[in-house]
Amino acid sequence: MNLDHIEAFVFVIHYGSFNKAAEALFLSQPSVSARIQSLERELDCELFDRSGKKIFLTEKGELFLPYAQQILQSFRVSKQLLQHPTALPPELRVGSTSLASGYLMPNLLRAFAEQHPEVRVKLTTGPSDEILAKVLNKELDFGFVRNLAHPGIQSERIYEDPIRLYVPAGHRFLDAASLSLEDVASEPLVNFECDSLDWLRVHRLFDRLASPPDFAYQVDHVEAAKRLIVQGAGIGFLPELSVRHESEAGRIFAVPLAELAGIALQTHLISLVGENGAFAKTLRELGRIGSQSHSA
DNA sequence: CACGGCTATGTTTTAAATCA
DNA sequence: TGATTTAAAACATAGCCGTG
Repeated sequence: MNLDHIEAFVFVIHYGSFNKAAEALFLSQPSVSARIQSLERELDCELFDRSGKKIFLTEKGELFLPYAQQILQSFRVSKQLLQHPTALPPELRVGSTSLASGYLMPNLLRAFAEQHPEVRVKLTTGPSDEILAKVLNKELDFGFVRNLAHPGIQSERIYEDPIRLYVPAGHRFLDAASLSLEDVASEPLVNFECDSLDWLRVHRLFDRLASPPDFAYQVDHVEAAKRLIVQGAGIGFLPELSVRHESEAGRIFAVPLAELAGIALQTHLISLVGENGAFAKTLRELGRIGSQSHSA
């Protein structure tokens, strides 16, 4: 068994097929098969379930994966150490959801860099599930994701971003004394889609209305939703952090809606249990401070 | 030092199985 | 049926090592 075997194993999982892994490794498919078989012989167990058209990891394969990642990572780091003994920048690999990457990470990572100038930071954006999987596989050290639970993962709420109703400048709601859900449903809505449970609560608000609201736009990109609202295409619900600049510049306004009280997007910091304690502390503190300075 | 055998690992080709 | 994967056969290449 050698590193090539382990590399082949990791590549096959990453690309989801023997063929694609072979292509990526500049090898033929039989060679990849041979490497995997060699590894399976050495470990004395099946790593892949090859019964179907798609391949899956067996239970033991799942167990082996994080160690395989670790072995490759260790080798890369040690090789770097031998070749460039002076320059060994520790790397912090952070994953986060698209919203957090756009509006929380820039400030947080810069503040982190001030405290740890020697650490290089790598930010990866993706859905919460994907980030979780990468943290479990040791492809990432930390994740900023929506609330989720998993054995082997420690999770802590970092901050809450209240969801508010936003309208463009000059909108009639700005003069209204108080708003009802019926008022909101009578306006064209820019509906920002988000796979968060908190977001579902916003949509539930309209369930009990007699006439459904007019979702003029369904948008899965928060910047697009924001600009539609700024341009007067409609009104919509957005997380506060995402419209901070436009709000300060007077291009978009939050209007109070009693039903939204307590509805907020939660961002949690996750990491493997018992790992990266020192960095976790800093990130946790920065996350708190970051969220406070935003609302100020 | 040159040679040949052994071994590991690679490629191509071919065949067979499985699934949508 | 077509796409995909596993597996095996036949051959090439490179490194190691003992021998003359």
